[in-house]
Amino acid sequence: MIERRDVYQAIADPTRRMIIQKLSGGALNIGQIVEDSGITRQGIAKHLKVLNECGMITLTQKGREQFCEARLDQLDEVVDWVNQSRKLWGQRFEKLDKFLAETKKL
Amino acid sequence: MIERRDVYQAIADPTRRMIIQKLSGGALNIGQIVEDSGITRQGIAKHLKVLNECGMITLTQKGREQFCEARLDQLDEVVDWVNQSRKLWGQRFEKLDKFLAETKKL
DNA sequence: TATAAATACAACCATTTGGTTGTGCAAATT
DNA sequence: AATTTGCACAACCAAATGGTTGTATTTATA
Repeated sequence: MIERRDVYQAIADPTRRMIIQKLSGGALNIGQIVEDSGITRQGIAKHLKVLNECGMITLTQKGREQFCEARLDQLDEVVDWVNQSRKLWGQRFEKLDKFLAETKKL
Repeated sequence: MIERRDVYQAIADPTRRMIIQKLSGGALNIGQIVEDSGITRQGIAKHLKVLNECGMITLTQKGREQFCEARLDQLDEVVDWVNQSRKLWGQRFEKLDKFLAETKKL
């Protein structure tokens, strides 16, 4: 198994989606992200590491505090993929029916 | 760890995205999905099980063959989430600058 | 200076993931 | 009737995931 680090992986976990949502409003430090998250600072730190490796956040050291900014540009890729799939899907009609009709003939 | 079965999980894996893309064009049986996929039928079957549990596909038995149809409605949820995040993010400007200015004053 | 706060780093853990092979069975085909 | 085809089920595997605790280090603050 390969350690996949892409947008899809980034948003696959609900905790990471929560983090992204929080950061969408503006930069926060780790403590602020931990607040009301229900998981430990170390747990959050691991998710931030993943998000960083996915290029979804930028970390800025400021004294002893570390600020996280979201980088949401990559989410475009997800929307593009979804739209492409849905476009194809919209044109799929009657394919199953056609198949069923064909097998009925045999 | 909880076994998460949702759209985000469904599209997190590249093989599953490939399957969804193939199925977007219309229903296929397992053999057709396996073709050129580079992985075994059993491997594909496992992904189909996941996709089924996520509600992303519908399985139709037809003799000894099993046909898979994509159900892409749920992808709306992903797009909605992304748009919500991006909307917030679009309004985030100057928050980090403001913070940095404040700490500079202290 | 002593202490508290913010973080980093490592080890540990159970479960999940994403595959594989191997076996067996039902449905078509020859 | 024998064989092939399509699939289900189980066991196995290494690696990844999503957490935890425990310890050390650096930076502010009282």
